[in-house]
Amino acid sequence: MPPTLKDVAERAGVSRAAVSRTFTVGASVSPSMRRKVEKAADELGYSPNALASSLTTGRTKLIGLVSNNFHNPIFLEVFDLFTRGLQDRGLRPLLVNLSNETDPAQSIRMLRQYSVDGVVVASSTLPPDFAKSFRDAGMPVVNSFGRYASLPDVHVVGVDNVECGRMAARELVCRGYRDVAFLGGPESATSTQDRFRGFIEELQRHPDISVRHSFAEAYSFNAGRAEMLKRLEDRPAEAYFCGDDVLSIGALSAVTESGLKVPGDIGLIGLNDMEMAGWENINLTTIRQPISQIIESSIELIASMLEDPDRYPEARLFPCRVIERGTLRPVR
Amino acid sequence: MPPTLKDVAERAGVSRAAVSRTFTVGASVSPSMRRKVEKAADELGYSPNALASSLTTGRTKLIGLVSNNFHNPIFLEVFDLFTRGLQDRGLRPLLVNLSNETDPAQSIRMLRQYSVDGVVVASSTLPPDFAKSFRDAGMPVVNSFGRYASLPDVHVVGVDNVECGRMAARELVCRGYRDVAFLGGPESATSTQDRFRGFIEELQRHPDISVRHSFAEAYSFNAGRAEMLKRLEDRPAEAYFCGDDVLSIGALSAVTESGLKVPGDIGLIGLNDMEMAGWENINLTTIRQPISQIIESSIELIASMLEDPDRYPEARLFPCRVIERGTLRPVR
DNA sequence: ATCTATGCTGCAACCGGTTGCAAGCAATGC
DNA sequence: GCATTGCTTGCAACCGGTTGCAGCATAGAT
Repeated sequence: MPPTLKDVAERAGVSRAAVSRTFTVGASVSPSMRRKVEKAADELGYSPNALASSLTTGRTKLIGLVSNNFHNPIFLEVFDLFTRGLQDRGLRPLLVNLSNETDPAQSIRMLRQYSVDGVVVASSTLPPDFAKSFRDAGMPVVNSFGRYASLPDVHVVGVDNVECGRMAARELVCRGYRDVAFLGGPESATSTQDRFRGFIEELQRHPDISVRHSFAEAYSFNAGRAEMLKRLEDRPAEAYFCGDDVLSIGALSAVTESGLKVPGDIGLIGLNDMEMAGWENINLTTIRQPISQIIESSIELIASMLEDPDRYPEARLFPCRVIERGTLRPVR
Repeated sequence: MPPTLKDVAERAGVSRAAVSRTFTVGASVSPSMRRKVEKAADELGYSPNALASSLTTGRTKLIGLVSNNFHNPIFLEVFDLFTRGLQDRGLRPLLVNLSNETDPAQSIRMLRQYSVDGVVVASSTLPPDFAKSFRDAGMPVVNSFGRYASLPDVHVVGVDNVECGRMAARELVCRGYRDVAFLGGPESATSTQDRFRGFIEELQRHPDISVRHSFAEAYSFNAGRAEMLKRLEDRPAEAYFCGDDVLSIGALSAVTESGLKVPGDIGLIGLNDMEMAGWENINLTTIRQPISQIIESSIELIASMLEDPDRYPEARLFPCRVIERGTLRPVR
């Protein structure tokens, strides 16, 4: 049994309130009292029970970190940055793995049981109103990597996926590809929808360029590979914009396995710039999403919502940029 | 403000104790009482506050999940399995990211503040007595992926890394390699030490085979690649046992980049069988560590320690096996 | 009808802290 | 010397639940 407030109070010969106050910043305690209490606390190895204090303060410093992307390696980076960033601010991540659950009710109940102070929904594949239902349950929410337009009532931090789609299109156009395609993630993912929309939109300005599209079943290597293998059965496009790096890497594997060369026979451009994209045996040309800025900003936002829960919702969008490597032919 | 026990009690016209009991399994409540309470609870959307109840029961159902491996993609799988497995048993993972912290004191204080019921230390690179210090602080601990021999006082679930080293050695021997090497992770990691020991031990039975070794700075792609690039400057060995798949993949990148062929010029065998090892453009021969069994067993063990905290410490070791792919030449 | 065993229920204390309030005290101003 | 001010401290109630104990009602046994 760890020592409690009462143990410290008795040992120091003071009231329990005095002990509580020496561990509360901003409370009024005399230097001599503080010394006495700290001495007793040190001797006993006391540290205050955060859960007990949360009962009266209403603050647990627990942040629900909700995600369903446990198969895209980029999310290891995401978890690393989130957990480090949160604990640097004295907050604690309580992880919720949705796997293939899409109903938020269960998660809401659970997060409420643990009285989390706020929730970060980190996913680009969840349905649009998922994050909103946490807000409706009265919890501060930030939706990281979510869609910004259709959810004006929830804070969103991420990128403009429509613009990313345009960017990819421009990149293919200026390299002289005349027969291009979008190989997206699951059609239900808002990120795929938006990237697709931007891609098409930009290419409509070039009626001479032929465009097609298809969707992989998930944001995963195997799904990207399987989808590309199907495309290769018939006459494939000259270049593919894949909705995510992990899809691109799967597609790359399919292309090279079938004896074709990248970028000689088929060009590829991804999105994310995950660590692996820079590995020499992959060397993927891609659009970098500024992950660490997005996460830093998400944390800052959720932290500020703990002060002001009714903070007016905002969308924070970070610009992406093309990282040129070896899977597209050079600009003409 | 979510509704409380008192709100439900007032609405149902019963005592607070009655409400508490209807939400406690095994408590004595009549069917009619249960109906009344459940009706009121439903109407208010009540669910019990787990933190408040933990005060009296001494149980939070919070499990600290401590790790420092946030750069090895295999750990995304590990987190996926841990979080799913824990929540399937009604437990909640509280993630602690050690990054480059090696002193457990800070983590202990934090986990104690949140009164976690138990701790899972999931790492193969932490110093041997790291997990032990949690136990010394009075918390149930399971060390997943840890070393089994030197820590008889803490539960360990993992593999016999010495045997893995032997296994790799045998695999190289039976393929006729006469000049082999170990390319390990950081020399301080117990997993690397043990794999190295087994590797050497087995090869001592073959005095005609030459053996060398070196260590990468981390279990990461870049470290493996950098280390292999150094080896390639001089006369490299015929085949390398890399202490981890992600190292192998880095090494593979270095080898192919330098114009050599795998397995024609240099053979490689890894360890883990991470998802990526099976990707067609990598196709790594490796030793599979049964991750999901290890994690399932770890969870079962920590759950049972919640019942019996003084459970006699045990080591649970799972056999590994070779997954033959394309980075070693065929058996002669 | 009486007695006993059993099952339900409420009372009240408690878990480990926090905090409004009032009292105690010393320093300051006049 | 006395009133005022401001800081420090303890008391006691409270946060949202749990639980030992005792009282009550009911069913079953005799």
